[in-house]
Amino acid sequence: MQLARIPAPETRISEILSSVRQAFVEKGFDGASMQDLARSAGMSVGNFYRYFPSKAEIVKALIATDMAQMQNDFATLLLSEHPMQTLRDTLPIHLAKHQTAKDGQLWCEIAAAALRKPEIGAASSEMEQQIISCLTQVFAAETKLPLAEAERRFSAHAAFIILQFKASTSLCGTDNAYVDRDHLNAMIIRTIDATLNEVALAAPTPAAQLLAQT
Amino acid sequence: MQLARIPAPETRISEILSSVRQAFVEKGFDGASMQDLARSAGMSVGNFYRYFPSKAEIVKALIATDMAQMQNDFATLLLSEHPMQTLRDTLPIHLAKHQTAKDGQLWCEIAAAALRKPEIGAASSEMEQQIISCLTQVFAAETKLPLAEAERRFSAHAAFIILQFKASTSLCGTDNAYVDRDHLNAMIIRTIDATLNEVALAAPTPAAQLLAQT
DNA sequence: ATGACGTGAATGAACGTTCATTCTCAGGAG
DNA sequence: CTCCTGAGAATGAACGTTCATTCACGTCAT
Repeated sequence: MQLARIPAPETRISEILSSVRQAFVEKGFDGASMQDLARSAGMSVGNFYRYFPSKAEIVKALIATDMAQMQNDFATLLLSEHPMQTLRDTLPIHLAKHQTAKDGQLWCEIAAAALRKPEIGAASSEMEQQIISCLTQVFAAETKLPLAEAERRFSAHAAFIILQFKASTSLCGTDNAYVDRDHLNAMIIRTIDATLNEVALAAPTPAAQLLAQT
Repeated sequence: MQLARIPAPETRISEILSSVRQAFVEKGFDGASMQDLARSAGMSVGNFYRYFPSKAEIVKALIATDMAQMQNDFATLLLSEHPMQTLRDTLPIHLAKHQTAKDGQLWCEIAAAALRKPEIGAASSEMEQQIISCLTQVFAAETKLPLAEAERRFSAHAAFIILQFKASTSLCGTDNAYVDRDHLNAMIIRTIDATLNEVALAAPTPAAQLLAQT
């Protein structure tokens, strides 16, 4: 393995993916042609096939990248000292990132594709499942409940929070003056906060919970 | 205008639109070919062009139909005796309709297209604006506030409710066992209800509001 | 005969993909 | 230093297919 001269192919591929993103944003997964993608990446059509075996694989790779990024963002929570507080604090930041025209548009596209292509749908629900898992771990740590119990009681809360995240993408392109985007964002954050409060308040009754079980 | 024999062209067109819907759901706006659409409508490709001048026009007509239907659903509220209560009662029904694979998929597709094609984006935000208008009228009636005042204070609430509606579409295709769809639906409805409560409770202080203004 | 309804093959453009070819450049031979 | 070599990077024309759209041609009630 002699390297040094040429950038690692892995790096190259992620370079290409980020170049190509804009083309997909502008024309959609189906609407963007290989020539569009090649032009975006600043290379010839033929050379593209040295890095990706087909157009579908480019789409899959791009989606996988974005999903991994999002999973990573949530997984980072678990490493912080006070995960629940960090979650509350960083929420607006993550939400804002999710709402840039670039990201929001692409997540809408992914959502639509997930309902149509089974493989993308599977990847998507796997990602959701992993984020739910991260969040329930945070909830378990916060409430001091055993993980299984937290999972049973709070996985719906986690899913609901993800839902609010998804909803926020629809705000990305709207520049209409009718709705105040900041105000709506505040309402989303308030809703998520209320959901987190519900989790936090559910903690003090583990004994009652055990009784109710029998 | 001699009719009677042949079904009114308007009727015919809406027949075609509903036949064609499935094809768009399965392959997306860009993915579905004219041949797919013709087969779905049970007619030849050429004949299609007697009813729609281009593929883009079919898409626009279909979207317009769906948007009109949704606007109509909300506008009906205003005709009922107790609009606010009717809104609360019929919410789960509308939400469920919005979540059938057929409708939900298409709304996702529309959301993505709205961010890409300016004309669809414009139609979409016009629809939202009209629904917001309907809802604020309901809120004005409920709170007995003047319309302008209700608009100023509650249009964000209305927009937030629409946002929750949109969010619910992402539940349409997920058949995974990880998240309990009914539970999530209940949380959405609860969130909307809380928003409506906030509106209802905001009523009794019109004088204080006026004071705060000065 | 007329004119609306309906067909499906024809058309040229554009698509995803392939491939013969050219370019680039490190490094060994003279 | 100069030239040669070979392998990977990159090219863009060409391929077969599919696309949206058009067109020449039937069918039937009036």
